[in-house]
Amino acid sequence: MPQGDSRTDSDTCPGGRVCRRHAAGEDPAKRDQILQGAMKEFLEKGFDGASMNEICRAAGVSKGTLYVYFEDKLDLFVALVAREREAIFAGFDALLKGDLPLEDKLTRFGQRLASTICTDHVIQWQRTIAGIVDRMPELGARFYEAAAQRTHDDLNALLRRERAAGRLDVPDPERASAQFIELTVAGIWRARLFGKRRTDPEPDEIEASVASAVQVFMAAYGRTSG
Amino acid sequence: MPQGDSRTDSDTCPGGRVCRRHAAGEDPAKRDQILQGAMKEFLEKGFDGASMNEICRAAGVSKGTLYVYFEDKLDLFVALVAREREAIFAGFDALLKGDLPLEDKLTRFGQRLASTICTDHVIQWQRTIAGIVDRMPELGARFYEAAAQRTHDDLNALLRRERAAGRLDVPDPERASAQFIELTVAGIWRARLFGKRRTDPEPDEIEASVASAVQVFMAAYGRTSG
Amino acid sequence: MPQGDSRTDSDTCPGGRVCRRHAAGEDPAKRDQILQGAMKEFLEKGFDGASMNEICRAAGVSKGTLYVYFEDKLDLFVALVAREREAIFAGFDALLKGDLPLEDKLTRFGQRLASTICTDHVIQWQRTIAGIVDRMPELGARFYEAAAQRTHDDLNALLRRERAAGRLDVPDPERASAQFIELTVAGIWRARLFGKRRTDPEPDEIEASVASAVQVFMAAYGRTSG
Amino acid sequence: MPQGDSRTDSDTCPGGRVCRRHAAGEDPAKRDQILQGAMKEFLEKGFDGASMNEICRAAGVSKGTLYVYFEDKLDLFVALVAREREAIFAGFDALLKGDLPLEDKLTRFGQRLASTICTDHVIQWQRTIAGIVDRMPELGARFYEAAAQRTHDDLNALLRRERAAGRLDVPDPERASAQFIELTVAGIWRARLFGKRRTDPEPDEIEASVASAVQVFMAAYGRTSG
DNA sequence: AATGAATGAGTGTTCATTCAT
DNA sequence: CATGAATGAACACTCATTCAT
Repeated sequence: MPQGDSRTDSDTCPGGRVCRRHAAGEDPAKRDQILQGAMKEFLEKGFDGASMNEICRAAGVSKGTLYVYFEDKLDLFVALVAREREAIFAGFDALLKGDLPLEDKLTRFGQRLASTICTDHVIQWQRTIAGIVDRMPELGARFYEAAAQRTHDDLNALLRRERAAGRLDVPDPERASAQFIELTVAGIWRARLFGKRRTDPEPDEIEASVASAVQVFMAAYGRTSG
Repeated sequence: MPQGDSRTDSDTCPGGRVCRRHAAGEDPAKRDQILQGAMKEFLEKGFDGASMNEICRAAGVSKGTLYVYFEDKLDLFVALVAREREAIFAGFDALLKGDLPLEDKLTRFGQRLASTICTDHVIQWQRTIAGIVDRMPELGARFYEAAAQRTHDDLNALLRRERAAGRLDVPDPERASAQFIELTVAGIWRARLFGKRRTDPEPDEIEASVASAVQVFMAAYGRTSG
Repeated sequence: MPQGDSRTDSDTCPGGRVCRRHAAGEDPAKRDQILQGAMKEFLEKGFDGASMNEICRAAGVSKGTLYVYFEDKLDLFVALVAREREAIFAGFDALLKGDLPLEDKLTRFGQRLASTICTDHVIQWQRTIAGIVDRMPELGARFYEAAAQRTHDDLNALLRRERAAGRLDVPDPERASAQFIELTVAGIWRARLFGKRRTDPEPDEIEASVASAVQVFMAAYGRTSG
Repeated sequence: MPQGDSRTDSDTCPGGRVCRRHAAGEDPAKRDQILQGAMKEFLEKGFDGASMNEICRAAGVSKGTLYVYFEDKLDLFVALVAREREAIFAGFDALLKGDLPLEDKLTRFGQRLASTICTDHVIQWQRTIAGIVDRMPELGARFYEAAAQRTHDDLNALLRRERAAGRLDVPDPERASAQFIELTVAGIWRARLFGKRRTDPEPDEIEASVASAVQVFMAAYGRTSG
């Protein structure tokens, strides 16, 4: 079984040293500057292909400085993934709340989700993460969870509520959530991931795809069609 | 713009040299042996992480021998991807032919597809390819196409036939094909890709997932529900 | 047609990067130390025969350090040749100036020239350069020029002056300069170059050879003999 | 002191094996074919830069075959140099014989010599040999001797005869021979060797250079000028 | 705290040479 | 006798990391 580096099991430095090391009075702005430079390099070249030298250059920092803020290449990568993971999937929670009719909620949520995960930047992250999962399974899993917990799970909860309210006839909300998510990007996301399509989808296309997803979903699980 | 190495644009050696170089009387068994060793290494470590030394060791071949059969690391990788791409997606064409009722066809096809692309081996390939797409876009695109052309396209044709026969009410067969495919692995494949789930799904799970996919699909596009 | 690497066309790094890269605060002493080690290796083995590993060992520097100071093997070689070229032929300019009678000037100049270019060290350089001229024609030409411009040309000017003063009857000073130079090392230099003679010529021999050269030259071009 | 491989001390295989090995019934035509291919490669790349693979390709022979005819790279090189050495300097002996007046003899000889050793092909050989002399001193010495013995020595003998006949006033015929030879290519050969001039000299130039050489020589050593 | 010169093990690749066919 | 696949040591060069300043 492939065994990822133990450090990937945690976003913090080994032994919880985060506190000690980073409390020492380091400059969070410089830290961000380094992460920014590292992102460019990691996204373009992948974990193995990225060069610490290049990261220093891109970040405008010296080698020594970089190694003050991050233990090693892996530590830097893990920190970067943690930061981006949160940034990308921030704000999804709110989308399924409020008073709108179910179909509107689904549409709003689906559009935001689809457009987000098909963005060049996010696609690059997904490729980068996928490429390293074999050796850092935890890191990939947490990346996935960050998305799932803010989409799949929220959606799941919504569906249960709608079922309870008698507005949906959905035997397995868990599965239905997953199905809806896949439907929103059907035919787009996978082509993007594998480079078959190299540009961000136009808003029209997202809209059409999500509209169809909602239609299919409601045809399958809507109460009136039962 | 990402610029793939030109060699990734073609599975053959540059200038069609394949014939001259590989017809020379090289041992196809040894070639396979090398590819086998290379596969282990590339799948575990990715393109950049893989070491030619390690590949030689894994294949039980000397460095010099390897370089008789393959020009360089990239050539080896491209050849390997080409081989696997064909091997993985062989035989999908037949699944949508024959006299079975539509739902049975979809089920048979969906089960084969879902179980194939969620297999550990295929998942590893997808991760490896995804990880290198940024620098070898053509290679990723061709990998995607190999799958698409044997699944999506075949399915697409089937749906058109069914629509023509009045048995389906599908406004956009293209999209519907993609939707069905995503439905079959909803909630499974993506979790597998990102390492959230580390074992092959049980046949039951595949069956249930595909059954639900067929149900949703027919609910959305079946004639009786129109 | 032989095609020299473009870098050999210039002593500086490509794009005049010399300044940026080498001004960065690198240690000139270490640079010299590397050049010293490289010289030993290049002179003994030639450009192709020299090993960067061996150069590092000889210079007492690590591989990485060497590659901080020099881009690659060629860059190192070119820099070394440039340095030596200047060092070997420094100070020749002065020898033909002053108030001495022509024959004394020729003698002084001839002795210095002959003893210089028959020295083991210079002979080794000439062999090394000659051996690589086919692939780096510019480098050889510049090495030759460094010698020519400081010997041939200066001598040429002197002869013109002497002719103008009516003290020489030399129809083609250009040719006469070349002839005098060849006469000073006649029978010695070529034998040294090809290893027929393996030790530096004794001062007596140089003196005799130059004396004869002056005699022949004056017999041919001196006014009294006209 | 650099010590050349002992094999360079002799043109024959070590231990005089030449006879046994080459008597075995090998094809002299194939041997020549190999030497021809090897020449191209050695002249272009030098001894170290030359690749046995490339030589095989250029010669149209397999590796195995090559190693039947020649022990190793060095053996091949030595044999090649021996062959060329003889070929280049063949026929010089005759040039100083016959009834012509001295100056005509010198001119005829000088022209043939000058045009020969300034030829592209011979210049390439001289460079190649010079480049390897440090590690194979014997080989260089023999190359030099082949030229010297057929030029310098013959000329030397002629000068002695002429002196004896009272037609020359040459105190040191040995030196005078060397001087004449250098005079014939003054300003040309060295520039060719170091790549300062990249094309064969025109016949006019050779003629003028030799004419001047004869003039200078006769002015210095001719009886009438005594 | 910050630098960037220094390290040496590591990389992918080529080599002269051997030997089973 | 001829072949060219096979070898593995050597090649030029890069890397993540350290540490004197």
